[in-house]
Amino acid sequence: MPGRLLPRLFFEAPPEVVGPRLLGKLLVHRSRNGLLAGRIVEVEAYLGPHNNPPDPAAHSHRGPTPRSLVLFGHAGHAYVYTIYGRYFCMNVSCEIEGRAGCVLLRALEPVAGIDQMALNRGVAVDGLAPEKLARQLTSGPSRLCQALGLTRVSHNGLDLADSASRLQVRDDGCAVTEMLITARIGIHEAVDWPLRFAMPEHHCVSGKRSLPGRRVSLA
DNA sequence: GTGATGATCTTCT
DNA sequence: GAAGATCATCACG
Repeated sequence: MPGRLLPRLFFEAPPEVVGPRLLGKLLVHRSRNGLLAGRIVEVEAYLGPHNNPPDPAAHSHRGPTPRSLVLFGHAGHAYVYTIYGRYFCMNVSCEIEGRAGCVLLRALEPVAGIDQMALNRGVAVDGLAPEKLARQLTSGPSRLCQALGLTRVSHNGLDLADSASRLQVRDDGCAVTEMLITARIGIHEAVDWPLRFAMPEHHCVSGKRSLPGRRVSLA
């Protein structure tokens, strides 16, 4: 297994703090078809209802429901839900127990198990330049779930900070020195809140290249 | 390259 | 009953 497991404490902070921290870390899935891993290059923060003002775009914003219950539990758990009836999105829960908040994983750079990811995505490897292939595989919240084989039934609620877990977030020492902050993508409320964090110019980052944002160095 | 469209079904009101 | 943290595809320039 690459890198070291991140402790629970890493996740017990507000999403706008955990989001930038997650850039450069590895999402690792020990799947039936082998080890699948990707480096996190783009995330979005969704704030809990305790926040002032509350985040109207967050699934937790009207309090716990059967779907969003995971978000109110311990930090460092996977929140995987179905979107538009046909895709999945994966989040990492944040904040201490009783408080909601999460970080949506929007894009990865494939690191291990690329051939299996291509199979999972139904993408032909032949004739594609490496960067093009990587983008096809894991550039987008539902694409990365498909590539890593993540589903709501199998993965929602898994503890990412448990050494026995099939799904973990790990740190292999990759240092991110700069990030791009922009508004979040695909939402219709709080459309201009600066809660999307990405590695600048990374080829796997999803969405338009031309979103207005600001570059910030991480010291 | 950009922009529009439809697929499809879970979740909450 | 309506909306949705998306994606692939197609038209157009």
